Amino acid sequence: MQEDRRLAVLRAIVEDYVATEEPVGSKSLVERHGLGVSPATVRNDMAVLEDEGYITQPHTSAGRVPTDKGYRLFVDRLSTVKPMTSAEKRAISSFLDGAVDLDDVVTRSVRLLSQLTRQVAVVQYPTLSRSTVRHVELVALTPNRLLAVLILSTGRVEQRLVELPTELSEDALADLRSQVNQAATGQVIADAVRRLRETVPTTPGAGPDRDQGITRAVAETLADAMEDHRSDERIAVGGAANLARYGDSFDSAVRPLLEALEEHVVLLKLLGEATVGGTVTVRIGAEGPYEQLASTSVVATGYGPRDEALATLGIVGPTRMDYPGTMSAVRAVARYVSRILDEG
Amino acid sequence: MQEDRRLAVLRAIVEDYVATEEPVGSKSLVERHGLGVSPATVRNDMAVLEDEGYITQPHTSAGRVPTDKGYRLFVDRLSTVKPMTSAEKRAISSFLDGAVDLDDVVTRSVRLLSQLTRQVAVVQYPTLSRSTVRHVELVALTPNRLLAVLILSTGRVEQRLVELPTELSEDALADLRSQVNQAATGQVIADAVRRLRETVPTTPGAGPDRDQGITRAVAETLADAMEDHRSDERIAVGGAANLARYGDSFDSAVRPLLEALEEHVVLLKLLGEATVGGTVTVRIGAEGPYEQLASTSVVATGYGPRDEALATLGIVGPTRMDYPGTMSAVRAVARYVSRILDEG
DNA sequence: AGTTGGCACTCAATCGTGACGAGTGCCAGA
DNA sequence: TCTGGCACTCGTCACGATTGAGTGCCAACT
Repeated sequence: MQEDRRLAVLRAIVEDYVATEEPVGSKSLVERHGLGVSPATVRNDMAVLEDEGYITQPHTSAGRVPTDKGYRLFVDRLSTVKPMTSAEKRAISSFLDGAVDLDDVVTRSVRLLSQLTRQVAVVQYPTLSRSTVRHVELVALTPNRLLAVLILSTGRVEQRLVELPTELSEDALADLRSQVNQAATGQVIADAVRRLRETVPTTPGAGPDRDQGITRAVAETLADAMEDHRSDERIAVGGAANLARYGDSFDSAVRPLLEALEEHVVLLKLLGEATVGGTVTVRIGAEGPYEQLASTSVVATGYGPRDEALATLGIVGPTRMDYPGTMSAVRAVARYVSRILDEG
Repeated sequence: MQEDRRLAVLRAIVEDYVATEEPVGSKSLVERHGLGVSPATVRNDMAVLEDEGYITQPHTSAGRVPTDKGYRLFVDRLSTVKPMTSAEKRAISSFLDGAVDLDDVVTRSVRLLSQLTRQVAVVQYPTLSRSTVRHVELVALTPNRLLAVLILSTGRVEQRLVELPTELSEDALADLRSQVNQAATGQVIADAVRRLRETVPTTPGAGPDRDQGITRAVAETLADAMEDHRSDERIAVGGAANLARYGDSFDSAVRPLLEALEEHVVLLKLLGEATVGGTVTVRIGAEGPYEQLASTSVVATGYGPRDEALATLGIVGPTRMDYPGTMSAVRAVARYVSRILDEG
């Protein structure tokens, strides 16, 4: 089938272009890859591929370059998974195994991922939304200032100061502590928030009015902390030095990207929805939501314990990138991080 | 005095070069600045300045460019402080006033500083070393797992997990808690560490041996957390997008800088020792410790409550930068941040 | 129908050339 | 000590010729 050959040609073009960064012509193609046909034939195939929008030429009398659509086809149907070598696997696990806490896991992942892919790596901290409350601790700093510490199943710790309208006794604090923990501990965030808010009015005459005011203040603060979207936006970025390899197209590509890397909201949108179970999402060039990032691609996947996608990690790089290698690196890191979270 | 004029010429050269990014010639100099002499005279002065190593020409028949030594002289003796406008002051305080906690203060400072200076901003988190312990809280997660939460005067919170050799009762926990707080609360870190370590052996038969083991474990963990140098290295970086303005000399300058920005140890060394009391440190080009950053300068100063320099903040940029403006921006931000820490 | 070799054509990149001009250094004179 | 003048340097720009990789198309071949 000539259809098969055309696809083989497309694959060859993508691979060559990614490797050399230069438009690839018919002649060098047949030389490098062992397609058993003449350059002329390849040229015909190229013409068809160009008609169909998979490749394009920067200018007449130049070689061909894959379009976004071409990369898309390549990723979806032509690329073969490039499994990690066992050396790489060992490197990954030894790199991540030393992590002591959640922060450390995330920091190491970002570094590892950027080194493996030689791209800019982005790792989102595990979302609150699906995690559960492990414990709530209330600490009296002064008689009318309280520190509320929220410990989640992911190992994340959030703390908030609560200014109390009136002073609070040790006993009342102990009461409050157990009350709040009874409502929240073990619950999924969403439920904990609901139960905390319900707790307040139903507290049956547990004390004078002022105590109810305190309970309300504490419950509100905790619920706030849980819902706080700022927390969802926490993100670690690494490997920005890899941007220096962008060679050509600098201002057009790197500047917006550098800006995006500091806007965590933008980054989150870029990473997109977390996918589970080894599925890696690839967003190529203009498929993404930002015009200025039309020449960058995102390779991402979800991760989390027990195949719950708590958060997303991935890389951002030029559309011209080694998709198979990148995808397998992203998948591998996500898998190992998930495993670690499982154990922790 | 012709000496005075020569310095005026140097100042003019620096100012023009910073503004235009282009080597400045004798003619355009006399036009732009009102030195009342002819180009020829300026040329003579330039020749002297060049002999003395303050300026240099990229090639024959090009204008002059300041050398590191020239910038140094400019910064030390020629630049006049450029006071912040009251609008800028208002902007700074309104930008920082909304901060809710230490993290927020640092994050905002970094952003503010990078916007004010249009350079890459770096803010070190307040060091533990001079801050005091506000409170220690111990939370039993399970009967033999303890979460130790350390609250410092700067508002910083550190937490550690302690695995206990044996189970611990509620009462024993309360004992331990008050014991630890008695030793540490209100103390400067260094003292707290010492007193914690002393506490252990002198506890007089307070319980069976195993309780002593627990006390020791907890005290050690806390002392570790306090001493942990990882904490000293926390740093926030912002405004990396400003690197895109580097125009020329890209690979030579930006790449190493991007790398440095991810190596927080390197960054800390770059920022250098914290200076107090409105003194801003300027390190120009090759004066710094890293060869690869020979064309970048650092403008930094210490900050902290009550003129204690708890940490350093500053900016990193090309040697060709607006030193007066940058220095006053750095100083102003440091001052405001210090004030906020004072209040908090 | 599909493949191949041949051939004319296109066009970016490279190189050399010459004019231009900003800027310098130096010197003689004020 | 300053200034005007002048010759000189050298990077930059514009122009043109050359090169060569690569294409598209057509006629011939299988």
